[in-house]
Amino acid sequence: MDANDRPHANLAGVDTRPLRQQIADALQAAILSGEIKPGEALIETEIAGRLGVSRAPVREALQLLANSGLVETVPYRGTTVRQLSADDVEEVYSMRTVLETFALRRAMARDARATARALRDICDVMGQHAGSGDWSRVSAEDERFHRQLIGMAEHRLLGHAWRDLNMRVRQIMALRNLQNEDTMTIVYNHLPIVDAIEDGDVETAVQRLADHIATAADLVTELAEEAVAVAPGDDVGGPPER
Amino acid sequence: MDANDRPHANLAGVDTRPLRQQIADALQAAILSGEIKPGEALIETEIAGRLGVSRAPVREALQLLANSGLVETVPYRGTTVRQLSADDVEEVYSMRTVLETFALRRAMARDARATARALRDICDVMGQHAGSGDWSRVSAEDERFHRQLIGMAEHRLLGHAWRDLNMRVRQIMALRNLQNEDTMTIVYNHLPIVDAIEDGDVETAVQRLADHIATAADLVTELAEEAVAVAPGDDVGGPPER
DNA sequence: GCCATGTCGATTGTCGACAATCTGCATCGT
DNA sequence: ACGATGCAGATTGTCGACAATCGACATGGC
Repeated sequence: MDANDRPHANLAGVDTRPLRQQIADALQAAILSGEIKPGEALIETEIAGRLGVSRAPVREALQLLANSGLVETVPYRGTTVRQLSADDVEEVYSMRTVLETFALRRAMARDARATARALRDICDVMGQHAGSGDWSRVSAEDERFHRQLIGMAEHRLLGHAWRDLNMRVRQIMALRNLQNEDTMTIVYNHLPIVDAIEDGDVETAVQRLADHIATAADLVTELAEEAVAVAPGDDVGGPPER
Repeated sequence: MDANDRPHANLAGVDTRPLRQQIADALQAAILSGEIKPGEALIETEIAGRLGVSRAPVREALQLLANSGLVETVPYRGTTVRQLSADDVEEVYSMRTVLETFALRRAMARDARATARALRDICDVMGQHAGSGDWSRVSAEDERFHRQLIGMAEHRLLGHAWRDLNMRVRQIMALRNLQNEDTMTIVYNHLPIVDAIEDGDVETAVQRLADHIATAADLVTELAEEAVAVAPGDDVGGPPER
C-alpha cells in the first residue's frame, strides 16, 4: 500500500527493498495462504537454500514475522508458525474490539463527517462486489474498511499495533475458510455503523462496531471448534515431561 | 523478571542468553538512562567494537529495539534513537489509557477481589517508600502497580503490547526528570482506584484510572514544553527537499 | 551561477564458514 | 531392566569479509 508511492522511483519495479523485507513478505504470504501450516518449523537453511539467498536476511525476516506474532522463535530451537488456540482467537478479537472502538471514538472526535464519508465509499464498493458474488474482493474491502477506520484516527502507535493484529486476523481467517453466506451476514453490518457515525452518535456507533466484530469472532470460533474436531492440535498439554 | 525463574540453571549466572538479548538489554538501559540521547545514531560497527562482538548480534538487537519502538531503522541509512515529539507523548499516553482500562475491565470481570488485593499490596509498599522519601523505589512500585494490573487481565496479546508501550513511557520519563512533589500527587491517586475495584464499581474504577493516567500525562507534557524550549528537536519539517 | 554527473568515505546489507546448543539414540555401568 | 553418560545429526548463533547503497562534496558542461 505504501511501496510505490514514489513518483517513478524505478521504471519496472526492480524491487530494491532489502531482501529481508521481500523474504518476510513471501513467508507471510505462504503462511496466510495456508501453504505453511501452524506448528510447522521454519528452517533457516532450507528457506535460504530455496530462495537462493544467505541465512542472514532469512533470520532477519523471521524476526520481523516474530514481531507481528505470526511465528514463534525459541533460542537454539528454531522458529515455528504459531499455533492458534481458542484463547488466541479470543485474545485477537477482544484486542481488535478495543483498538477499533478507540479508533472510532478518536476519528469521530476529529471529523465524524469525513469518517462517515470515507467509510461509506468503501461500503459502496463492497456492496458492488457482493452483488457480483466476488467474495474475495468483498473480504478485501472489509479489511479496507477497518484499515480506513484506523487510519482516520491519526494515531501512528495505534496504526502499528493494528497492522500486527490484522495479520493475526488474516491468519485466523485463512485457517477457517468462511462460507459465502457467512461473510454475507457480516457485510450488511457495516452500513448501520456508518449511519451512526454520520449522525454523530458515538455510543451507538461504538456499540454497533463492537457487535460487528463480535459477530465475526463468533463465526470464526464456531468454525474453529469444527476444525479442532477434525485436526487436533498438539497444544492439548499432554503429560510428556521435558 | 523472567530471566532466572529456572530452578538453578546456572550456578553463578554465566548469562547463557543469546548475545542479541544481552546487547538489546544493554542498549535499552543506555537509552532509558539517557546515556544515549534521542536522535543519536546507533552505528553497528561502533557498538560491536565497543562490546567486543560481531555485528550480527548487534543488528538483531537493534531490530529488537526497533520493534518496541525505542529506535527507528531506515534501510541503508541506519538506526537512531527515536525522537519524542509532543504527538508521540500524546499517542503513548492515550494508548496506555486504552490498554489499561481494558485490562481493568477484564481483570474485574475475572476476579475483582483478587485484583483489588494484589493492587492494594503494591500500594502499601509504595506508601512505605514514599514515607521514607525513596522516590526511585516509589516510581518502581508505580510501574509494578500497572504491570500487575495488566497481568491480572490474563491476556498475552495485551501484555505484550503493554510491555512495548511501557518502554516508551520509561523513555519519556527518563527525559523529563520528575520532581518529588510531582510524583507525590500521582502516588495518592492509586488508592481510590483500588477502592472502586474492591466495591466492584467498574465505571468508577475505569474513570479514576483514566484520570490517573491523564494526570501523569499532563505532568509529563508540561515538562516536555519546558524541555523543548531549551533543546529544539530537528523535527520541525524544514523546507530542504529530497 | 546552476544543474547534472562522478567520486569518496561511511554505513548498512549480504554472504559463506565456523562455533555453540539442542534433540534423540546408542552405550555403558549397575 | 533402568538411569546416567556420551556421542552423532541437525539447527541455530556468531563471526569476519565483501558488496551495495547512501549522503556529501567536488567536478564539469551549459
